[in-house]
Amino acid sequence: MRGRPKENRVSDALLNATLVELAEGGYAGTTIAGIARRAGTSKQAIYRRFPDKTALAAAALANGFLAFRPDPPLRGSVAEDLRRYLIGLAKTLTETPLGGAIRSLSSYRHIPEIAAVFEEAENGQRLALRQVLIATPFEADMETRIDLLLGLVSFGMLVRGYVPTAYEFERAIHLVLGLVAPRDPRPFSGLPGT
Amino acid sequence: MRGRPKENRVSDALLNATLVELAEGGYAGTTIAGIARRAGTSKQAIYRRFPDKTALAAAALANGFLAFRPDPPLRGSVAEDLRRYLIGLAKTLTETPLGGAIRSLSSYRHIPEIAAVFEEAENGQRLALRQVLIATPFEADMETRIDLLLGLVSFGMLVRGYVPTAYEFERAIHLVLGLVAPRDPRPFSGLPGT
Amino acid sequence: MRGRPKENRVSDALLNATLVELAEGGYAGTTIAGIARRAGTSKQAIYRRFPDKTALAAAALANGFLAFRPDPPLRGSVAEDLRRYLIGLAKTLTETPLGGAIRSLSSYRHIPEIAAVFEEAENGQRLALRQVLIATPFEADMETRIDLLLGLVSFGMLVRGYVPTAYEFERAIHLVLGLVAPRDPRPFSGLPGT
Amino acid sequence: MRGRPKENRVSDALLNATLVELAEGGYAGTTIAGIARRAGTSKQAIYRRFPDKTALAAAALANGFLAFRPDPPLRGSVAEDLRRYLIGLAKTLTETPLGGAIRSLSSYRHIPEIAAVFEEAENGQRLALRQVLIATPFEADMETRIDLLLGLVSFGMLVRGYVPTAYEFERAIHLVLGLVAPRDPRPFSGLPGT
DNA sequence: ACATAACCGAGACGGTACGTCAAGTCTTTCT
DNA sequence: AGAAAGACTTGACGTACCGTCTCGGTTATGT
Repeated sequence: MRGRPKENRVSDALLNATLVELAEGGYAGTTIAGIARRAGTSKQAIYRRFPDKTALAAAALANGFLAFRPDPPLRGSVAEDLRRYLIGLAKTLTETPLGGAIRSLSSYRHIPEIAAVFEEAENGQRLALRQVLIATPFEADMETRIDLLLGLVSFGMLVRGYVPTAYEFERAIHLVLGLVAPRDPRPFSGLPGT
Repeated sequence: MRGRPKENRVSDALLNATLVELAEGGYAGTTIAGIARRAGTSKQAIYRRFPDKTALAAAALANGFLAFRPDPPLRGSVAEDLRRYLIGLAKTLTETPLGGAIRSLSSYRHIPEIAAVFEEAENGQRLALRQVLIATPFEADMETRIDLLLGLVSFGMLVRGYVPTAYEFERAIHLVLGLVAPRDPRPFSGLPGT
Repeated sequence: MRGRPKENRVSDALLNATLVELAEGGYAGTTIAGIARRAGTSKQAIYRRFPDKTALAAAALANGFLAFRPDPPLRGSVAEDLRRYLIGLAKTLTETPLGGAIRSLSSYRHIPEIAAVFEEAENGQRLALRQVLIATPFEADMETRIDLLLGLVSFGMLVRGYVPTAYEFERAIHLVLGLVAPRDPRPFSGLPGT
Repeated sequence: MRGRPKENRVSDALLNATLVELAEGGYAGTTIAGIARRAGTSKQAIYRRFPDKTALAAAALANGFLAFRPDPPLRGSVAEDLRRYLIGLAKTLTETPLGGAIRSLSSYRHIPEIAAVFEEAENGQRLALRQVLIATPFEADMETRIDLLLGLVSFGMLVRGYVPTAYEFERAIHLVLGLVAPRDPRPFSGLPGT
């Protein structure tokens, strides 16, 4: 490999700067020149690494997802493991620019590179939740339960604008795990499983 | 009121064209000139009505939300009413450009005009769901239940890329209403309701 | 039935307002809406009278030229008659908006309507000067003499930015009438009159 | 000096294209996009060099004036030197787009940038003519003589629409230099120098 | 050791979209 | 019916950003 190697200092600064700019100004409000300025480098350093703005955003997002390193499940209680996982996820989303960047990029799923990053991240979270839920005696509706829990996080972050509190997570986990008494004595008729 | 009045034909065409362009090309890919062209009018007709692109997008989104007119609850069964409401919502989101436009604009909540539209729409949906759930004997955790249901819809639409099927809705309603047996014999301790 | 005094008021106000706006802001800086505002009328009142902006400007210019009503020559002295004529012309150009309007429109001779007005005005001035100069015993080079005198006025107004003073006119008339001694003992050879 | 330097090819093409467009279509008829197209470059290349349309026009005009490089006076005869100078000037005005551009810009002297260019060009011509006329035994009325000669050129170009012929220049020079017999035996009385 | 190759910051290049403004036309209401 | 107000289409203006290219200069490897 000939020539001067790329400087990691520049590459790291670029990914971080991109995530912060995305979180602060949204995708449209983020400019290549602004990223370069914040990273203390130049546009050309960006285009030497990434083919275009979307690839840079995708890389920054993927890099940001690496910041979420959930603790392994304790296997004491499914509810407790879920609680620890979801609260850790919420903490990462609120305390790092990752949450803001996700908000900024969530509507660019029509771009394949962005979509791929989101998909991989979602798969990772599904897998982690599945590994917790697998410990329950019954695994019926597992995917629906996961959808409900991840939906709660994404709904809070993307739509309501703030991530649920620990108490809300606990109530939701209770409901999703079926730890509550039936509320409606007359379910719809003819549905499977009722 | 003196002078020539604004033509409703133009105003309506603009809002529709904007929604379609947003759904098809995303916010960044939507151009003022393109909207004018699709609406069969001119840029100036737009800027006479809306101060800028974001105001136009917000107005088009608000107009799009009016397209969802849920049937009134039948009061026969909470589960059935929820099912009808959610399926109707999903139907509107998939069969009109509203769903695409929401996807395109969901990451522009940092713009106050856009955020206000989303907030109002969400409030409307919360209210409708609350009016259904109010019929349950107990109203504990009502907001959390609503969050779970709306979260499922938004998660499906914004993150997974497709709105849940009728079957998925039914499973989720079962869980949220507590129509299932407890799955975990050991809930976390000290939480209310356990 | 008597005429329509209101209409004449509007027409006159339009021509005057146009001349003033042209003098103050130049042709490009003059707007139809601005003229209408200054004239206390509306755009439509303009377009009911003139097909477009250039026609309005041409009409205003032609109307402005009517403001120059030179005194008839006294026939006492050609030099004196020239002096009176040129000073009167200069006075009109500086004391009415005509001068400014001419400056503003002089570079629009490529528009036929404007050119026609200028041509007619120039012809009028040539004719007047010719009627003064016809009184000289010799009429050689009459057109060249007229060109020199009108050229002095137009050069002062259009290029130097101010109309010549009375003293400058007198010196120029002296030269043009040949009332000075030869300055160069060696004229070019072979030219007629040397 | 950091960064990529401006390309002279682009700068030159812009000035030339501007002059030609001005000469052909007038100032109002000249568009930035049209200039860019004719120069084979882009709007942005223009705005990187000039703050606005007037600055571009002023620069193009100043550049155009550089095209007139008069031959040095031969010092044989003042009349002959004047003739050579004026005919050379007329030749430049008719054979390059400079004349047309001057016509197009002459009415924009109210814009300081344009006025400054005209003023400097006029000063240059006054200086050249002064250096020729300085050789005459008497220098009385030198500025008036210069005004008459330059006025003839500008009158022909700006007002009459064509530059005087060589013969007309010769007659005018004769008059201005006083190489003709007095035409009016009765000058106005009491004027200085009569 | 030094030539080659790829890096670095800076900034010009051609393009495209935004938001403003004016011209000229059309439609409504008021007098 | 005409005046006033203000809508309409069209198209230029000046700004900002994107992605590419060029500049002078720096830093590693390979012969």
